[in-house]
Order: sequence, then structure tokens, then C-alpha cells
Amino acid sequence: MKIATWNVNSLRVRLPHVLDWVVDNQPEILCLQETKMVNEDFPEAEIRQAGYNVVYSGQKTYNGVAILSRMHARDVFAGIPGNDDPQRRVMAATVGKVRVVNVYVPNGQEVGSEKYRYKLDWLVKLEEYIQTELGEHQELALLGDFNIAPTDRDVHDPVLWRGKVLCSEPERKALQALVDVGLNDSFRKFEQEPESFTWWDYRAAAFRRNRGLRIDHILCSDSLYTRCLACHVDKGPRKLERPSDHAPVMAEFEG
DNA sequence: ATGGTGGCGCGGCCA
Repeated sequence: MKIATWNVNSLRVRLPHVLDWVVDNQPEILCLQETKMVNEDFPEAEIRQAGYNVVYSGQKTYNGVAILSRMHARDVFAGIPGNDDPQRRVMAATVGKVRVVNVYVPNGQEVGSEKYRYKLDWLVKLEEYIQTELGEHQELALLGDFNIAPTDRDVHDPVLWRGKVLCSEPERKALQALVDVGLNDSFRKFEQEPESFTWWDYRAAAFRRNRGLRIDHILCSDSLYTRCLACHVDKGPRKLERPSDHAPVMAEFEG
């Protein structure tokens, strides 16, 4: 069973890439972020045609998340319970025995900004939510665009990025606190190529020069992590015409 | 090199 995440930066533009990718890779579950479209515009028919069920929580211009799944998704919930936020950044669903929580963590813009404060506050709310979800589900995956590079080896130039948004200590501590609730980074279970990243700025030929960050993650509860057999970044779609600035990440599980 | 690119939507915000 394969579970994947991909920040598509507009599903309207990236739909052909997504359809090709699911046909080629056949994930059981694919979580999308930054769909950037209202629910009325969501390309549900095209996705169903490719053999996937889909649930989505959209908004105009910004944010928007969706979960594609081979099997029916049940107990679907959009947002963080009790946190009434118009920004569509979270969606949970149960597929088979696995609870999936798809997140698009706020970017934070700049350390010290209002958006940065919002990001840190948001991560505390997410942590409380995940704690509750872990109490109810043995097999849980928290995956998506976290907008945080966990350590310096997830950064192409740690000196340049030191203390900057996506790499600052408060953000890393917030991510660690989330992990400490009972999660594991599936990517780091395995030997990986050095300089493995998931996002590259569109500017300054960052992808060609591999000047990226690893900010998209698949975090697993202990019992799911034990069954994790592989985890990879697929740089293929980032090489296509009009790519997303993020590459998909996919983990494979026993059973 | 204090910029650069891309999406949305048509000026400026956001990443």
C-alpha cells in the first residue's frame, strides 16, 4: 500500500500532471495541497475517471486540500475541530484501517511577522488535534506540506537559511513537538541520497542547481511506521513543463 | 546580483 503527498500549486494547472502521476504510480492514497479552487470547480469527474475517489476542501485563490483514494474514504473531516478558520488547510479521512490527516501548514512568510505567529499558533492547535486522533487511531499518517525543514541536512545551504522562515528554531521545535506526540518521519527510516529535497523555488534556476528544502513529510504513528517499507521523493514531475514547485513524496507500507 | 518566477486575476498578494 502506497501513500503520497503533493503540493500541486493550483490543481487547475496541474491536473494533467496529477492524473498521469497516479496512473503511473498507483498510490492507494494521494493527499494534495494548494489546490487553489472552490469546491464547485473541483475536477471530480476527471479524477474519478482515473479510478480514484476524492474528497476536498477548497477556497478561492489560496490553500485548498484534497484526498484521493482507491477505496472509499470515511469519517471525513475538514479543518481542525473547534478551530474556526476560513483557511482550508486540513482534511482528515479514514481509508481502510489507516487514518490520514492531510495538512498544508502556513508558510509563515517571515520570522517575526504576523503570519509567522499564525503559523506557530496553528502548529500548537494541530498538535492538540493529532494527540486526540492518535488516541483513536493506531494507524495514522500525518502528511503534507509542513513548510518546515526539520534539520540542516534538509537544506541546500544551511548557513544561508539559518534562522530564516521554514528553518527557524521555533518552527523546528514546533515540528519536533508534533513528532513527540507519537509520530515518526518515514523518509528518515531509510538511507537517502544526500541533498534530497521536496521543494525548489521557481526563481534563479533553483531546481536545476538542486537548491531546495525538504519541507513535505509523511509522518507515521508507531504501528504504521513499523510497516513502512520505503519512502522516496519523485523529482520526475518537477522536470515537466509548467511544474509545481514541489515534488511528490511517497511511502510504501506492508499490507 | 538585495533580484529572480509562478498562480491568481487584472493590481497586488502570496509563496
